[in-house]
Amino acid sequence: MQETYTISELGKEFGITTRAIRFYEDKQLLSPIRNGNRRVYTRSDRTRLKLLLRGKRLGWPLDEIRDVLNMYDAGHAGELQQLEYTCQKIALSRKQLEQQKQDIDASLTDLATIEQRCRERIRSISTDRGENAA
Amino acid sequence: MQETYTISELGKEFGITTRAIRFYEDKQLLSPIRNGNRRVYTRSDRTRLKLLLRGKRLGWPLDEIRDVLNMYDAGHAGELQQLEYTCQKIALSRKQLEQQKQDIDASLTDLATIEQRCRERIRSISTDRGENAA
DNA sequence: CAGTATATTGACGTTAACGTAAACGTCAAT
DNA sequence: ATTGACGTTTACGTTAACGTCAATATACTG
Repeated sequence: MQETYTISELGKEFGITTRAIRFYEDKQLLSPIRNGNRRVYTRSDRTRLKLLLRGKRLGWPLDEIRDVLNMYDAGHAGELQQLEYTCQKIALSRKQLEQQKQDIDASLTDLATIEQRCRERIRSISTDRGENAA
Repeated sequence: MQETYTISELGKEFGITTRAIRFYEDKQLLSPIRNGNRRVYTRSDRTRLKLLLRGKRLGWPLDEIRDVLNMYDAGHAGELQQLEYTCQKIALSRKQLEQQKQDIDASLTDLATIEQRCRERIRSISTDRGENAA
């Protein structure tokens, strides 16, 4: 495990372009240090990026992802108000995730049904043509 | 349960605009009958829309959703080639869904951790100020 | 020291998924 | 006959999330 990373290293590792990474910075999802004017990413930055991409796979918009990412930090410090606000947002995110989970299970069930029908049709077509006659 | 629906009925039921519904038709995700030039949606159309919105909640692009929707029909009829192709696409969709499921579980775990930290901080702040002294 | 690789900022282009508005048809009720 | 409520098509606008240059700087490398 390295201590720091260049932008292209992260790009390769996660299969995204450097343009995308810079864009995330522009949108306040990342904030790497600079060495001169070169971006230097710490392991913490790398983790944030990883979480970011996880959010993307769940179809979340970058704004929401940013909010969730900030929760990771907000959990540590802050005032009472902030902490309670964070707790509320966590509850919301959780609800969304539960909903998505249900949608996934429903989809998987549906796909299973379709696949079964498909396989049956395939078998019936195959045997009709007497493919078993070697 | 009605036999057919107007565009605005469906819009209200699912909390989307008629513009969106027409857009989905434009993108080949729906194909209602016409009475004159008025759109008439059957229960089957309504189901497709329902599934469509489920796909949206999972963050899928409309193209993919359309493909999945078409699988529902492709499972019934078609040639051998088509059926096998459909089976493959089903496998792909399943993999995506499994991935999303993992992402969700990971997220839920993370959120639980954050929330716990949050609550602890809140409690510590509250007790510090002696809020229990009634 | 020229060449190559990698980095930067800036600007414009692109695609998806609608929103918004204009201009018009239709049918029932006043 | 007109007013609403609902529907239609056409077309341009908008936002998100980058892609795609171009011009420039920095650094290593033979």
